Amino acid sequence: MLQISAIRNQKEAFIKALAKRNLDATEMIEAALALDEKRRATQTELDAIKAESNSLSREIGGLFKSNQQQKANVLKEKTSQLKEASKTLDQVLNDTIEDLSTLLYKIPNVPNALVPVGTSETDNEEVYREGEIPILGAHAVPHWELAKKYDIIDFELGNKITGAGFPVYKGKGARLQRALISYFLDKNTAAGYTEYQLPLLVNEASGFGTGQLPDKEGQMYFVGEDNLYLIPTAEVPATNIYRDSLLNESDLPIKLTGYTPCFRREAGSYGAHVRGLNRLHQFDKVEILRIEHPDKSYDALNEMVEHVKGILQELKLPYRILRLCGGDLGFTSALTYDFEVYSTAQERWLEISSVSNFETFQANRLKLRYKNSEGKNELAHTLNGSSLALPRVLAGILENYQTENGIDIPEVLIPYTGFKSI
RNA sequence: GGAGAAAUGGCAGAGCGGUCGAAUGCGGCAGUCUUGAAAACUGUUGAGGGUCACACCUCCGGGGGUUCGAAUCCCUCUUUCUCCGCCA
Repeated sequence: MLQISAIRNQKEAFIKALAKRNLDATEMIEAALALDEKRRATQTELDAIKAESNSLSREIGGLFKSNQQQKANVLKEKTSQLKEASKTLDQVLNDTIEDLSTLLYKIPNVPNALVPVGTSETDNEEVYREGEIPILGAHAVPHWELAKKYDIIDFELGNKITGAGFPVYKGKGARLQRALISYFLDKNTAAGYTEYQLPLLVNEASGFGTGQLPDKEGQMYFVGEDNLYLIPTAEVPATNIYRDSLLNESDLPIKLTGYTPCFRREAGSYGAHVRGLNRLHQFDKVEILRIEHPDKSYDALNEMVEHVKGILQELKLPYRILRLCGGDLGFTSALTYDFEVYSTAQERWLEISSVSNFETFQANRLKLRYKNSEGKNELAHTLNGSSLALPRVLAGILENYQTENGIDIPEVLIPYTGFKSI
């Protein structure tokens, strides 16, 4: 969520920047500022009443000690009146704070200057492309057919056990998946990211901290019995490690990585483009996350992009990088780069990573701060990205590496799989 | 799952219902001393709101209550510890 103090200082700049999201925020911003004004006025008034009441209480204490009950009783009545007044004001204050928060939750992050103008994914700006798109023979088929042909992923079995979107990986398919996870984690730890194993269920406060709640709860599976949510991404438990914390400047940057399964309800998205591994309810992902000094977060973002590039180069997959336009940019992000791998048999690009800088947007909600060199507390910047999402990388490998007689394994993975082909 | 105990500042640990945002120790920071360091001594050291700056307000696990006044009393939730049971 945006900081009201920042909005106060540069209202026009916020409205102008948000316009890039094709959003006229004027009304919301004005309403927020009005509520902020009201909040502070109410707070001041309430403080004054409390101050008076406090000092009277102290006086009463003194009077009791010196056995002046009568005088004390007179003052008691006065404080009772003050109490009534403060109760009303307290209610007003709480309502105002709540209204303000509700409103602020609805305002998306301010896009970075680099974010291109646009309304949909077709307006995203391709900033980089690398890798040869292989020319496949007539034998080439999409990955779901390969999965069946070589008996490495069983979609029907998943239907039986759970339902659509929960595939079963077997034999070399399972091993290849595990190889990818290990390979990604090794690359990440080699780049200085500390490996974490995180809870797959989170409480309400965590869901709230990273912004899945209150608005997007429909995306998550919910365990009502214990009031817990299955994580839609490792970002949720990983970022919440640092909820409500005050770091030293020297602690920064914090770099961590974690592998987790991810669970997404994906309600309402069915059709041909969700076939096979393209869109699942449960999938594996390795995530990288950074907490940075505000001055360094964009360097960090570029570093993360370079890191993911390095992995795709090693896997020798054709990919491109998009800078998301205002219309496609996620609610909490200031700047996002999407990585897409080319699925040769499907003849389309598949998103396999999304690397974003959230600046202070998440940190503000999380109360994630650090003490700067002047001893003042400031919000840190948070960033995260996938490195990488497994199913679509797997789809890319299966399709791009298929031959007439089987599927080759990318060279860097062979030490992890223990076999050279499927 | 059952029974009991506890939750206080970076950590440890006091705290009678009334100048308690909180003793004391350790740690951190600054200074004195020292060629330098250590030791010793002195000072300083939580967060949020608010203000030009003060004042002032809030916070002793979370929420609610009693009271003129709550870290202190009551209710409730959460977490931790001990014992019993169950269990990969």
